[in-house]
Amino acid sequence: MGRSPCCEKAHTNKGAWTKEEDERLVAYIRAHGEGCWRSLPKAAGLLRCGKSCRLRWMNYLRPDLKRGNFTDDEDEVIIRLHAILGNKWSLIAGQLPGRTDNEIKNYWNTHIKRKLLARGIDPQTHRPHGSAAAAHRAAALLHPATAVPALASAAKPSPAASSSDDGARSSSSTSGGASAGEPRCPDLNLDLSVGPPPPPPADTPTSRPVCLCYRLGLRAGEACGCQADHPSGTQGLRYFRPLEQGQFI
DNA sequence: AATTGACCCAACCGCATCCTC
DNA sequence: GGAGGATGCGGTTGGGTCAAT
Repeated sequence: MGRSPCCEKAHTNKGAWTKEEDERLVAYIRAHGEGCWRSLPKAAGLLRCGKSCRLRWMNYLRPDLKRGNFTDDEDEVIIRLHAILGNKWSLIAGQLPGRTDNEIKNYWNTHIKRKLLARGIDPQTHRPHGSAAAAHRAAALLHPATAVPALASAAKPSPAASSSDDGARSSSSTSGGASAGEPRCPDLNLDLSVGPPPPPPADTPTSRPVCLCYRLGLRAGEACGCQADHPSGTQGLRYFRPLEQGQFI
């Protein structure tokens, strides 16, 4: 079953965006909002693929983006989340307001990998590696403690992802590094607080429950009993509210 | 000053998943 | 239930920048 191309490639620009294109895209989204990326380029007068517009907006033009260097705190958050989630950059980005998955992915590949290696930690497995000295150094950094079983198991790569024959993808899918049956990062103290979000103000009419599964990339009902708890039954938390900015899992 | 290589990051590509009909 | 369109995600790449030689 062939898929039609996402756009008419013969009539689209590629490569770096010009200032004018940026301005057109921003102006259009300000006026009409995000969404309907496929039709956006034509409506906005852009000779671009919808995917390209979306990417440009998400990764560069969005007004809430935080530019500039990552802080040490952000580094540590990324490292900890990566230990749980693997290369789920969008989920990691969801915990870092103002950062994009692309930015985090690039930052991981260019900075954090090296930082972890310098600590004697394998960036894919998050476990000590190399010489005994390096392992000792890493062990001192990684306080053995209880991992978060629910998170760790829920974040296991899907069979489809792990069965990919794409080398890069398979490397990403094994980012947890644990072989089958082996607990993922059993000796990590991830120090992530997991619990229900703080109760919303009493006068917040639109507040909805937050399902952790949403942020872990799980689909409705997948390893998740939240639906059963919902009074409305099957629909329940079919659509989970993304976490607000600054709201952490 | 010219060259080279490493580094960085924006953007592209292909695939997976969701949604609608 | 299945087909096809739309969107999102993660890996990879191309080109710009900068430091070292």
